[in-house]
Amino acid sequence: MNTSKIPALGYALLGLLMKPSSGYDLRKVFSSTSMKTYSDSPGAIYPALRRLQEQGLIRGKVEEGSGLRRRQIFRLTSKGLAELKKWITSPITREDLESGLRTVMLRFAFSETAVGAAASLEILKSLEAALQPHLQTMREQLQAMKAIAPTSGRLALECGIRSYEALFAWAHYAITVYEKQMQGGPS
Amino acid sequence: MNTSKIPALGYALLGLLMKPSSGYDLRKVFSSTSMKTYSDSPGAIYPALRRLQEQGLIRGKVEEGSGLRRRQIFRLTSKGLAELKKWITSPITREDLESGLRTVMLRFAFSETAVGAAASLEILKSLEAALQPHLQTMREQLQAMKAIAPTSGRLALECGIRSYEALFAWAHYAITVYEKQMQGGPS
DNA sequence: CGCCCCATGTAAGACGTTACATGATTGA
DNA sequence: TCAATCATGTAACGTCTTACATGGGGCG
Repeated sequence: MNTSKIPALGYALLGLLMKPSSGYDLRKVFSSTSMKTYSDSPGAIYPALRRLQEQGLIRGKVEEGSGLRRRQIFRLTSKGLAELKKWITSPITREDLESGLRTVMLRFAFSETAVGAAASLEILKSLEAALQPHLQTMREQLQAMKAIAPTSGRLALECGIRSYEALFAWAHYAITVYEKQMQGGPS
Repeated sequence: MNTSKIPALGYALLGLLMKPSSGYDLRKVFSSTSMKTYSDSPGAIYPALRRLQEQGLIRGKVEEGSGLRRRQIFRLTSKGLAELKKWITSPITREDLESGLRTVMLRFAFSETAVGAAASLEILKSLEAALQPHLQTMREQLQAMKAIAPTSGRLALECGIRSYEALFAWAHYAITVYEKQMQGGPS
């Protein structure tokens, strides 16, 4: 009943809260770093934090100390960490690819810290496996489209294919990085 | 007052409606082709169509003919075509890149049919120009991150960089395609 | 006749956006 | 003291998701 469904922003917050932070800290991460795809507006973040707390995934504590501004620091509960791990380690489906890669990359970015390097490798291999048939269908679509569609439509599809090819190459590269790293010293 | 703000789905519908279609036809496009990023659920499409009609951008006509199922065919009004063109030809900003490329690619995909090959070329050049500084800041972020972040976080950022590099290469390629085409015969 | 696909729609709820509001603290 | 920033929130609004509902028409 509790963790019914968590939106992408919720998982982004859970991942970032592996390092305890205030709502304002989190907003700054979203607004200043490369995570601009997520909303940095207070109207999104604070309600999301409240929901996560109601689900028992995080816990906030108002910071004590005399001359300080009121500031609530949130941190993961054990239940929250478990949920984060579960999300990260769930296998990558073709829907994950079709609905854009934001979610997948978010999972990967958090994987090493939250679960471990083995989990990162697992995601990469799962991604590689899901990518191959997906690329195949896109190439077929391109062939089917070649006759009818205008140049711009065809090129747009080619762009998608190229970016998935780049993703594939990256996954390959990342796998070698991890395999080398774990061979040397898996810590 | 009228065309206050149109969400991405609305523009996707406008673009597809350059070819008159029913709501069901549009749903099939979203569910069957590579446009799976947009919702194919009736609860999204039909209200969106109604809104576009209320704004005077499209007009629906119930299909006549004896033995037919009730079927409403929508088509663009001149105002709708104008709005579509305006959207397509507006310059590409860095926010367009930061918030993902779905929108930009959608504009490009429709550009040739809606406005003309010159507009497609314009988008590509605008994209190329916006891409360069964006890539630069991403590379700087990677450098800044190298010391602190875990491998997976760094690799995730590298993935983003690589995909933007692929986009850049694609834009270059697409520009040559268009320049060759217009040189030969701009129709 | 019953089943599945066509084709359209609605209702409840969740979520994000935008805009506003509040107060405390720092620095000029 | 005045402005800017820190830090948190709330309210209205629009949109998407999910699920349900409705009926016609082809097909075995």
